[in-house]
Amino acid sequence: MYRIKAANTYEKRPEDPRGNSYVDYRHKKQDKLDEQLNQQKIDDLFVDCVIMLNGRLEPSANYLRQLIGTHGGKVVFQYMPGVTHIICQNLSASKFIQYSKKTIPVLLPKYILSCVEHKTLLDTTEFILPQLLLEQTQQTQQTQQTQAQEPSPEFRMSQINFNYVVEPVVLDPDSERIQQKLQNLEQQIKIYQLNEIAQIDYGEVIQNVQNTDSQKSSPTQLQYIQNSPVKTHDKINVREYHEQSRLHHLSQWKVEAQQFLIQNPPQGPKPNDTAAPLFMHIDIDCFFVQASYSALSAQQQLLYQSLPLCVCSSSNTGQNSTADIASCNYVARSYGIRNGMWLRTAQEKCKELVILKYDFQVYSEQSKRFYQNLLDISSQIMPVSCDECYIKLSGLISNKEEFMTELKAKIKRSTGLITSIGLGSSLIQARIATKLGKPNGQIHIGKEQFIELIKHKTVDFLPGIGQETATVMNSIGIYSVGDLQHAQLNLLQQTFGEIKGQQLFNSSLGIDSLVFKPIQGGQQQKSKQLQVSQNFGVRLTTLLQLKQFIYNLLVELQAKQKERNQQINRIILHLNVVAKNANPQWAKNGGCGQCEKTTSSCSIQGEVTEYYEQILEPILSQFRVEDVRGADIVGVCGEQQPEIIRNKTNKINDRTSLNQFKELLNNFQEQQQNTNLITGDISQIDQIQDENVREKVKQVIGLQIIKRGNLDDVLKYDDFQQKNYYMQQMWGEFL
DNA sequence: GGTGTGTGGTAGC
DNA sequence: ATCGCTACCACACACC
Repeated sequence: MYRIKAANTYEKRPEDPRGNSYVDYRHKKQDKLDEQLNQQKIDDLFVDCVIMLNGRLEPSANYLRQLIGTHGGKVVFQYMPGVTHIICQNLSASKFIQYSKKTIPVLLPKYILSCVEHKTLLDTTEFILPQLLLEQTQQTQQTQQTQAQEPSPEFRMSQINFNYVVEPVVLDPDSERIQQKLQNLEQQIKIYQLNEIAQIDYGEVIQNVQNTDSQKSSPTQLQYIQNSPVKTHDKINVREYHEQSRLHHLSQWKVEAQQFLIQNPPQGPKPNDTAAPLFMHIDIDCFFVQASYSALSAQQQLLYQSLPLCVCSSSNTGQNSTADIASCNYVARSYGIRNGMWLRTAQEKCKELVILKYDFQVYSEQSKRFYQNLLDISSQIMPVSCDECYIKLSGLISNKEEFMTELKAKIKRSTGLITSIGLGSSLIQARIATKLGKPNGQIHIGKEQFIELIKHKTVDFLPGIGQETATVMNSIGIYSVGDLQHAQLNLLQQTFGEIKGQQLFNSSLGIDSLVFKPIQGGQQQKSKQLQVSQNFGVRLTTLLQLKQFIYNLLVELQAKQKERNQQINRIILHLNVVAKNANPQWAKNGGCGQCEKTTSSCSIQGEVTEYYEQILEPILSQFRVEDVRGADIVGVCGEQQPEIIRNKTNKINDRTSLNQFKELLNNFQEQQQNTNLITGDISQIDQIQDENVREKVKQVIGLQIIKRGNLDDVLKYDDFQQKNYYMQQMWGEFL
């Protein structure tokens, strides 16, 4: 759910009454403060110093500034020539590189305090930032620091909700190995005692892991568990788990597709940028089903030819089975079966439903073959997933129908798979064309047709609009794509944010918010983020388990980082904790159910696993073990920060689109003025004190009244009052 | 104005 | 009528 900025909780930044910019305001304020401090000066301790304060500091930068000021020093917040000391605590990776080149000492805030205490400028060597020392002393000091940290005293073992813990966990009924491991888990959980936890020597645990890790045979062979005094966590080997996770593979295949295109650069002609834009979107229909089917024997294929098929991890149809359908063919869909539906439910709808098994190997091969067929079409391909991509065709195609027919036939011959193709003058138009044509479709949509064709679809038909966005849209009176096309842009932007609002509006008009980024052959693809997570089959009840699990994930992240040859300068840790009032039924067998999510992150320099304690500490301090009620799910995300972080793009900047959009807006406003639909008494709105809220309510009501006829109808409409949090708040305020 | 950090939504089968 | 894995985007807010 989008959080709407509550007008009364947001205090605007003070503005200079003379209308100067905030920067001027700040400089003047700083000069004034310097002056004041100079008057209160105690001594000339720092008189020759220009001290730069950087980032978050403990004690706060404000305090340090006053301290330095009253001792005769000058403080700056940005680097400039003449700076004599840099004070900071935690350098981001970019700053690290920047500062490690400078000859100016980079010191901990403790330096200032100590100098004041001893009333003299001390030698700086003792206070150099550990991060920078690390560089020189080859990590020795860092290791000591890490090991010296005690587990947070807030952590206590407490009552564990065993009812929840011992709930049967079924990853894959066919896998005895998994079953065995999970049984072990249950037994282990039961024998846990408080005193055992207290005895763990974390230093030793880490040491053991590092020893095994350095053998490099397999980075995730966690032998430390066998050496550990308490055996706990061998049931969760992240890599083994990922081997049988379809979503893990799905994500990996996308990377593989990218790498395939890098290694086999498309040889097709270069699209003509001056010609009318033309993009193709191509997608394999129900990829998993078709691929699994293609791996069957000819005899079986004949047997299943026109039957409802699906791919599911399990064929267990028992009452409690919650295995879900990864993909189903169009025959099955005619029975009302959908992707993601529980197998049990699906079989109630169609008893003849044939269940095919996952075959990850085949999917991977078919994906490669699929891409192989696309290499000679154009030089610009942008993969979306293992079975789906965009291709730029501007100025390359003469007969569109013929081109699509031939391409589909070619892929069918090579892979046996049926595809759908869409052509359009933007990515989203092509994408929608594919969607409209499925299955086995080939459609070309012109700019003009687009708006008409999807007018009557619900908003979630558009890519980028999922459940949450659709709910919020409904609450402001937008249900169909047509509604969105005629919506007020400023209302959208107020609700969804400036950029997002514009993007949504653009999408409804067939204007891209997605940027076409073709793979550059031969160039190493660098992602901005690497992530490792496991949210299934995890039941943690102790601090030790939690720590070991996170360590496992970090090890896996590190392995991944090395495989991809990427640098990581920040680690983000996501922790899901079972919500206080979570319905236990919601946690599917092994799933996590309703959770509260927390995140913490830290900048890193060096090996990922060395930041084990640092990343854990802030997040652990927010939870106590009693909050961790049995099922905790953890993901670790390493991030390589992009060079340009903020870009405000995606505004309509091409003249035609801008005019088109203005015209639409005018039409709508005109229509609104000429209508007699506004019949309800809306005078109460004027009683709302806060101007922002008042204006917003007016806009929202304006739209609602158009939809519903009059104010009474608006108020009666359930969704309007219940679904959206901010609407509830606002209505509550004046009703 | 800029940076750092935490939150949340979406797609793909 | 819900969860799962990964990469990415947009945004709020704190802090300077």
